[in-house]
Amino acid sequence: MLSVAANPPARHLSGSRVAVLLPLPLAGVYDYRVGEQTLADGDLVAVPLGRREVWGVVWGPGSGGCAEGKLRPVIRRLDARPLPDGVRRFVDWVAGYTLAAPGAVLKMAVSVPAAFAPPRPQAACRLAAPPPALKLTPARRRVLEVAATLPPLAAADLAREAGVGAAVVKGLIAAGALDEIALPPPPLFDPPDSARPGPTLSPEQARAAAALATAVGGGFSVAVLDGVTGSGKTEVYFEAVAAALQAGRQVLVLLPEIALSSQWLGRFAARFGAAPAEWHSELGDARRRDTWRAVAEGQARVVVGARSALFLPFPDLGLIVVDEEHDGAFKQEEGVAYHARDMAVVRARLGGFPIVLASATPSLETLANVQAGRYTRLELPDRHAGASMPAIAIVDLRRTPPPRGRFLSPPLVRAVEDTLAAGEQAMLFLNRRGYAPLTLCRGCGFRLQCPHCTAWLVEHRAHGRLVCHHCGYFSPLPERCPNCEAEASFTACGPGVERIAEEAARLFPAARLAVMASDTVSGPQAAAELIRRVDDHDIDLLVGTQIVAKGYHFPLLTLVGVVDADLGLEGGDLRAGERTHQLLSQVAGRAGRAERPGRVLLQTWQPEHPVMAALVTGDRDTFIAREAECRRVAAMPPYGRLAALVVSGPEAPAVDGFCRRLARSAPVAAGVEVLGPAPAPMALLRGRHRRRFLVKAPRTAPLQTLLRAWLEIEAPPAGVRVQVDVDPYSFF
DNA sequence: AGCACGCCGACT
DNA sequence: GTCGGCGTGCTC
Repeated sequence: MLSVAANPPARHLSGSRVAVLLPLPLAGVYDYRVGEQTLADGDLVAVPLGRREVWGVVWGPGSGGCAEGKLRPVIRRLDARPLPDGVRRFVDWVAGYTLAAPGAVLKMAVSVPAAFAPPRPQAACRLAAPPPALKLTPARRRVLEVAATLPPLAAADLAREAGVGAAVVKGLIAAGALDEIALPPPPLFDPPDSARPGPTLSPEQARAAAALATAVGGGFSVAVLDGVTGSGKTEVYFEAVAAALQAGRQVLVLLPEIALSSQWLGRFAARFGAAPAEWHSELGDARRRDTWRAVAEGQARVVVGARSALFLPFPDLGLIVVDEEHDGAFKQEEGVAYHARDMAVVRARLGGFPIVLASATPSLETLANVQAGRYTRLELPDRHAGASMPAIAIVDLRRTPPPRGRFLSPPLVRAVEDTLAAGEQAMLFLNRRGYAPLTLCRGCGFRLQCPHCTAWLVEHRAHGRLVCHHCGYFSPLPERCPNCEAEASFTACGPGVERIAEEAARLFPAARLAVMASDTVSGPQAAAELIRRVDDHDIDLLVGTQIVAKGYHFPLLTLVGVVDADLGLEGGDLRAGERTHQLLSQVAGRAGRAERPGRVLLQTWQPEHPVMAALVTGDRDTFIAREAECRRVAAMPPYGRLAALVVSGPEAPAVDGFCRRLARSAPVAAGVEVLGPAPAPMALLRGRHRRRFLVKAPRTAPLQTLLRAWLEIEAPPAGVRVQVDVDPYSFF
């Protein structure tokens, strides 16, 4: 087994000072006095803070930034594995990069309620020396016979094995015929079996898999697994996972939306004969705690998770795979703003192990790193098992528009009819939840808006209400217009998936139809159930938002209709073109993944747009090269760096006043531009007025240092907050 | 993040 | 006259 173990953690003797990082949004570490017990870096400790007791992590020798008289002693060392060195360095690095408080980052790494409470010991019953005056009934005799032959069992299991009630076992324990002993808790996760034979790989797959397996033997490296949808990327990186497991290392696989990845879990189990540990926001408290511990103790060998899994306390991580690395879901916008893909690369670099970035449509950032020679690209140009790429065609809405008040054009309707008639499945994709994105009054043109946000209320007819997609506000559809008092005057403007489903139900009455959106499938089980129904051909026509775009594989699905291909291109977003291309490629990839060829129809008002042209010709590289050139000329990411500063508060004047003062003290440095303040794209969000600065800097500029110095000049007034987002991703 | 201390309205 | 609203400020 390859060991990368660093020096043993520094020890802190009784009476000395230690720095402790607390899981609070404080600027730095707090110093404490070491008590009787010697401590080491990474130890979890309970310390006094004000009049309460909090946990923290020993972060090094005392910083000295506190008067001797204020120093208080550490209460005790907690019974938990120390936080590994790699995790501590990672926390510091992320805090430094994102300008977040280190304690806020630590909280993400140790966000587990009662994680340090020792696990509940399992009591098991063992045969004791028979007490002299034991009354032996037939039931008791059976229990004693079973206890003599089987290893110690929990009381309930022993009773079941012997076919008696729980009271019998209880009686025997009370009588002294059985002893109760503590049993170590059973392992939570079966070890994946890396020795199981993998599937037969195509020559290209085998070549890429071999390259990855070789990388697993070395130190830090970044491999980009670049293969069209259906080219078998997962099978290829599974070989890297197997290699890391064989080397005795832990593995982390990051997926953009783990809650919806039932098919991925199935493939993993088929390859490795066991389920991986899962980590995502929908885990229950008990499961979350157990999983955290199993990772910390090295018992969980493979973890598949959402972005937050990056902060788990792996003691021996040896490989990270970021699947669908281009996906925007890896960017966390709230709280500590970080991009999990980028931070994963940092985690791998700090840990000295390889990382694999997989995608059919790698991000411009990743491709720029390939071009610069920092990352190695492995290409999988073909679909495996003989499947061909779907044929992508345009439906020009200017020439063949849908009838008035409808959204499916005649060519798309015909294509769906043909597909259903052939006994195959079709999917209609529209990246918009609800019935209609805008509701207005026919009488006066009044538009229903969220009271807390700069956003229209979206009608969700299924739930009979209007919903704000930004803050969650909802209300019933009002009886009369709040502006002109007209009754029943509201009309829906534009389509959402519900409205498309309504139209489809009318057009294809015989089709079994399902809607899939994040608000219609509640949680992983519901999603898995829906996926299963599509797999079993219980559903003919699936209408969905972008959650249908993610890595599913339905053999009978041969037609994908994109209802509004132009949707993502609106708004002056830096990445609008790139993201639309990625999303539509991804959706298109759902069509025809088995031996049946697939086709894709894109409804668009701008067929000549470079995104549409690239999708139709399949010439991704030319499109990306053009997009990259635009960014290079504008010195935008990945060729320049951006940071967004959002100043927000409940009172607009206070926000604006502070913005003016910030603007006056804006950093001045070569090549650094400060744009703003301007109303943020959501000028009012959750009742807070928002203004935004954009800081544009050359790649080589010390962006964090400049920002930190700028923000230290003056503290915001009461109620006003400044949120920093280094490398902002979306501009909303 | 808690949990204090602190200064203004409706109760016994 | 007190109980309590939650606004600012500190915690090694």
